[in-house]
Amino acid sequence: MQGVEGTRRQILEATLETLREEGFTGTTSRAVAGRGSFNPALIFYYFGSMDGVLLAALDWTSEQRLAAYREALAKAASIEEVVAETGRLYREDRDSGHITVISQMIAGSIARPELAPEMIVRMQPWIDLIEQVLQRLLSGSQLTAAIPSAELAYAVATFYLGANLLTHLDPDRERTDALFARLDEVQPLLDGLLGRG
Amino acid sequence: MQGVEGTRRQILEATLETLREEGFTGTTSRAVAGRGSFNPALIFYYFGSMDGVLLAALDWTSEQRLAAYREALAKAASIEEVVAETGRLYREDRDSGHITVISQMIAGSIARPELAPEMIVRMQPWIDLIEQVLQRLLSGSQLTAAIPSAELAYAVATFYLGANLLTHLDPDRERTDALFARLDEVQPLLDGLLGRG
Amino acid sequence: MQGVEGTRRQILEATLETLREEGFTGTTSRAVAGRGSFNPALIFYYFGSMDGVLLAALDWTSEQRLAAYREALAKAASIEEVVAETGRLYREDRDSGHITVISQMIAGSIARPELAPEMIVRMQPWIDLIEQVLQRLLSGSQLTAAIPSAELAYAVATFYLGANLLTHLDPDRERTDALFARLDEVQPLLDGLLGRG
Amino acid sequence: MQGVEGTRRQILEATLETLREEGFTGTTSRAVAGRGSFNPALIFYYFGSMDGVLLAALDWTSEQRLAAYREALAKAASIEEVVAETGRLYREDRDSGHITVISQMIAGSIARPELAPEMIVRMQPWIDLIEQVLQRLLSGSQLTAAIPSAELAYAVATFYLGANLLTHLDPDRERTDALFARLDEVQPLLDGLLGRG
DNA sequence: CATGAATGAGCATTCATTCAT
DNA sequence: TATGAATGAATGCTCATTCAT
Repeated sequence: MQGVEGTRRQILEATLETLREEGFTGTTSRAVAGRGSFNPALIFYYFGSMDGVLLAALDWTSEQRLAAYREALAKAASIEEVVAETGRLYREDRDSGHITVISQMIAGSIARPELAPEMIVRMQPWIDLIEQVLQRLLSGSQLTAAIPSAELAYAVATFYLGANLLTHLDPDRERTDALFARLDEVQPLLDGLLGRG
Repeated sequence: MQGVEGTRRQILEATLETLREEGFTGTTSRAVAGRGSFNPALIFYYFGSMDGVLLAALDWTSEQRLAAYREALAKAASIEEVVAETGRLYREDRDSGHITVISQMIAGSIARPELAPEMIVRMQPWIDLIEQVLQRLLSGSQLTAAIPSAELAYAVATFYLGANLLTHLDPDRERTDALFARLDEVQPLLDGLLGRG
Repeated sequence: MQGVEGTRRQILEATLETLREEGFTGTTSRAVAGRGSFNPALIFYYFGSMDGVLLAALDWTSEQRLAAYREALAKAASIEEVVAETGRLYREDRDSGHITVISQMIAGSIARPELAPEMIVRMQPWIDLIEQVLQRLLSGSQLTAAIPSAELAYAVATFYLGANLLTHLDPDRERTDALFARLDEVQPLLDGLLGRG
Repeated sequence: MQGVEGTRRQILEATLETLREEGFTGTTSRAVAGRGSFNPALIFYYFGSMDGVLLAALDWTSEQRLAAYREALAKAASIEEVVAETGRLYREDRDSGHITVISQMIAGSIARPELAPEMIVRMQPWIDLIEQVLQRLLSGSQLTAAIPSAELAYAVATFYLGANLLTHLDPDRERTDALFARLDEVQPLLDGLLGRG
């Protein structure tokens, strides 16, 4: 009715929607198919297995988001700008439900060990991006002397992951939001830390 | 055949073991019972439901670990000591599999929303402990001026949670371990940050 | 703690209470034991099986009720008196929950064929009582000429059974109650039928 | 392998058969599937739940029987004919096991309260049919003056239900059969009652 | 390309009952 | 006489997946 690409896309969209609204365990083939109004068997026809669609759906959104982050951060020169831009993108992600998708996939991957290696592979480009930004920002600071940027990038990703999951565990979002809001006040400290005071 | 406590304990141990080796989704009543060589119905006899055992098992290990952390940190006066002690305890947790248990429960709680509030409640004592230590350490520093200790404690817990999960996603533990190892080198920076340079 | 009879009785009371409030399927050994605050195993110790207590409990109340009906009906000479007395006793039964117990046991016996023969045996004394009353009332009427009193008694019991179950199926009790209320207005007709007009 | 209707029908038939031969409590998904030699999951695929099949099966037979009764009674003009026709149909129902199915469902509905309202709804068309026949028969009689036909219809249904259940409690069918047989002899009395003597 | 039907394995949970003490 | 512990067998139901068409 719509050509292959149309159907694939329809399935991916339904998968993401289900992930967002029903969570990882609620994302059964029937739930996805019901949401997208197609036959459950189609999922297997196109993606082979549930793990298959789940990862394909994650890839699909992630690529789009990664491109957006790359573009926004390429322009950001100062810490202020980076903080501002990531804040903006993060809010987009949170409001669109992209964050939920990630949390659910991460959580699901831990619960179902088969998915874990796939998730690690998919995290790497993000860590690389973080590292690039950090390198640009920190060149010549005390911090970089103490910690290799790759490690620092990993630390940032680690923190982000924790915040992400906590957001989904704790209905009281204020605490996590407060963390992000606090970044502004921390900046002077960071500046000191970066040897620019 | 055995005292009450014996059986309860046996069930809790089998639950933890299964959580460690099969992951959250693999921890079914049959899997636990098989591992502990007892009848699946016993789980329900003693703990009412799978959620029941899961939380009871988590409580059981967590209480022991919390006590250990409390004791070790009570004695630690300087940042160096705190870092050294937490490093030691963390390695214990990692090697004993306690970390796996936590990751699995956190991940599972995101997948099964009923567990989420229970997990949040169980996190609080840890955040409180972190806050106490931070207060002791940071009194009079620039950092405390900028960020309330409660918030900082939450941030630390957030980071820890991220690290915890990442450890289980990534079989290459080196990266997470490196993070902890790096704390030593970061200390001078921290000292500066804390206004003790 | 209370002697055999005390315990037996306690079990029977708890069984009836459970039957009344949880229905036949809700009357599990644990439910009964919980209600009576004793150990489920006691039920089997005293009554051998669940079917055992169920029937014993039914016998226990039924004997009491049968005696009450016998006494009240022995005195009733006219149709009016019989109708009045049975109406009174019926209301007692309904309000005390005795009717619920019977319905539940009947329904349970149909659903679980093993109980059926036991129930039939237990119905006979009631049918006999009805027959006695009918004989006293109908001697010399047209009705008795047409129908043997035993058969008529069976018909009355049949109707009663239907009304009883319907009461428990239909939350709208008005319809069944209306049936009983109507008996008054039917009496003149009955009188005609009985050849006393 | 077979058309949709074929399988649905197969399931319904197996359900009725099980209801007839094993009783309500014996009608488990596995028992039905075993009898029909299909996979238990199919029951849920087609009917969603056990309650679902049970009611669907009841509807299936009931519709057929209701049509048969309607047709036969439409033609019956006199009391004699009505009695003759219902007697014939009743014997059909009894021999085909349709009566068993009804008893089991009624009994089961008392044990499982969720089914009760569904059963009440399903009784109404029968009561309506009875009322129509009664109205046709009794117009202008003393009885109708005393009792509204709706109430009388309910009374008839009540009696029928009791007879139905008793048939299944009591393996000695003679007594219930005798009741029906006796209708012939009662007719003159009824005629008198109806003011046609 | 798409579907409805079908399946097998699995899951949490419940229950009557037994038994050692 | 009474109990707590333990068990085996069932039960309704769900799910990913396959397959013939």
